[in-house]
Amino acid sequence: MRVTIKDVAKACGISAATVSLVLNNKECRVSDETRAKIIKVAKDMNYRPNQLAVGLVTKKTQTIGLIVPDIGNFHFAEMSKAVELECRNNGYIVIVGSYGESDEQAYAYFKEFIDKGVEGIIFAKPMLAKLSKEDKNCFELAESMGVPVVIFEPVSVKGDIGVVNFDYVTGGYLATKHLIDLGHERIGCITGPNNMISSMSRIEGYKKALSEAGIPFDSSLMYEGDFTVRCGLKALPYLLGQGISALFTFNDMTALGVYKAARQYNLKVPDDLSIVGFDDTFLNEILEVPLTSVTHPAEFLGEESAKCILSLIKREAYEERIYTPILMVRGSAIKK
Amino acid sequence: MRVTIKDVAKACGISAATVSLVLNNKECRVSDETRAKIIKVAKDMNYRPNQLAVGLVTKKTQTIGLIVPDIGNFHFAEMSKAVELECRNNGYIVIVGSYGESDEQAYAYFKEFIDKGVEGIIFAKPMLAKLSKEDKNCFELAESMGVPVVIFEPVSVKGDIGVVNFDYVTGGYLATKHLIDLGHERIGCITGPNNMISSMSRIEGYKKALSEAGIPFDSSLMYEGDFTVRCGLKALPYLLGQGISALFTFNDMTALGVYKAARQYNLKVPDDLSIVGFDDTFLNEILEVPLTSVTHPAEFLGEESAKCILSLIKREAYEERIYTPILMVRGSAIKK
DNA sequence: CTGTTAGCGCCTTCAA
DNA sequence: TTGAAGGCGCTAACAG
Repeated sequence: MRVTIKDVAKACGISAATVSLVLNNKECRVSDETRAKIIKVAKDMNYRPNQLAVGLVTKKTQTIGLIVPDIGNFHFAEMSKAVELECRNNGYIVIVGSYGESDEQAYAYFKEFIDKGVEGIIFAKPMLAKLSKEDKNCFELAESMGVPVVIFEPVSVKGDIGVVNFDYVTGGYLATKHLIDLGHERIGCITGPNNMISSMSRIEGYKKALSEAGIPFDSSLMYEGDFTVRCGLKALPYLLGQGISALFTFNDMTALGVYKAARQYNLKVPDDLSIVGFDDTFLNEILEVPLTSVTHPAEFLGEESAKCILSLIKREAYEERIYTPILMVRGSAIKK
Repeated sequence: MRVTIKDVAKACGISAATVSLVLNNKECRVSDETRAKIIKVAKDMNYRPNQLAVGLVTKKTQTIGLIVPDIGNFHFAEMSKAVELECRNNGYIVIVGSYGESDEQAYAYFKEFIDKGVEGIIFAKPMLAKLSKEDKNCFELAESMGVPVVIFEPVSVKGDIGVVNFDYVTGGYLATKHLIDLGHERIGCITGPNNMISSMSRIEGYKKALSEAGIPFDSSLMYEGDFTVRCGLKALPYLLGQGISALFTFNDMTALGVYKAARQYNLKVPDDLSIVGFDDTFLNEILEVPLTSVTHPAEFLGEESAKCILSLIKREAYEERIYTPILMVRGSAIKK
């Protein structure tokens, strides 16, 4: 069914070894004549090497694994697009796995992908302050198999690890400072899960901005969310009860929930409530009042992580760049 | 670095063949004693078969390929999520490729994926009335390699092809009829590319509804779009010039563009303009006026296509189900 | 009951 | 300038 190297060799009347040499551009001692012939015949016969066989012997599969919480989520979809593009441009393809809520599933993908011979793994998991057992298993496995891994937060694990860093602290700071500059003092927060590093860092930035302005931190203004629309809906009544005039939501989806809840309470954004979001997704364009938001570019992060993993694979130096977000000012936050 | 079957065999003091038999549950004649020992040792040594080697000999890679126009696009992201889930539940993993605008890139992925040993390919390409040369190449290659393919429109090609069908005609019909029932007569359309089967089918449904109501078809009410926000923005002024009172956009993104344009013209949806969309995406929840839209469930289509390809791989019967859309009535279209 | 032998398709010495 | 031989890690016949 499939044309093999032997078929080509036979058709040329020479050995498979020579065909292999030529087709892999080993600039060896092969006469131009046979070389040309081999190339022509291979093309005519439509020969392409079986990558399973190639991988088995070379240990190179030109494949990288991408493990994300949810490929259906807009942020990770965008990221995966960028990863794929960058990989393709370097001759790699990508296998994807969504682990959902389950750390075990993530570990299962690690095993499966490594067994399939991926040369590296991009692990787009929002890390918790304390790594779960399964997380550790992932890193240990990768290390023991010599497979490099790229992650997005600087957690201390052994192995061949690359980090594509994002400055969440500055992100939180910028959002908060903007609201403070507009005259707001009671600024509510709808955070992510409290043990998630990226959420903790945003809070750190929030606190920094407050303290710079001499505003005391008030923990009753913090509502622990989970980055969903729903938590925005649920958080608003509580925070209104705390007398806030402005709100910093830790992502745009949550801001969306707040918009919807505000409509229910007959509140106007931004007149009655100023809002700053985080992620700067395309949602901004859609909302009736465009959302002021902190950039968190999935595309950039995807491309960068791909570059990082490719460098690790090639054992090239990769200069760790940490992305510093900026604030996109739109109409959802105004002077108090 | 990696534990091989030989290592396990050696540790057990037996041959690799026996280890293979036991671990693959070939219910052969192996004493319970050695069987138990093998299983234990394999586990202790943390042995997992190299899937490249397995694939090379069995021709089974437990991998399927998914080729989409753009994995960053919400519809395909959702679809791919469903594909992945269904595949995972059946022991398969998925490789993804986004071909963008380029048919050649799609073909390149076909080659690469097949060389990597995928057992089947889901080709989520909106087909044109006339297949491009590259499209044909894709199908021919797959056929010649004995790889089944699943597509989403019934185009006539040879090979092991499965079709997950969607009734776009009914979709177009439902949208149009709804508007007619509300008393509208001059109903504009922002279509997809004119040579795209799924767009042509929607138009067919549109015409059918018109003719049932005795309203003559007026081609000046048709604006050829491309499923983007932008084309919605551009189309509105033209269609307003044609005196429409209602609008059927061939997807929700385009409807979004119309919303934005309407704001610019100080028109109110639905008071000044009724709109029906297509896809029924989560955008509906976000818009200030929830969009009436025809369902086109990415998740369902993804799951179904995965089931279809898995059946083809196993050479099982797959009953071709054609999905009939329904209309989700919300607030964007009202009585004239 | 178990081990030996032979590949899968390819690459890589080493010898000619 | 080329071919033969060996092996990647595994499975599947066929022998014992």
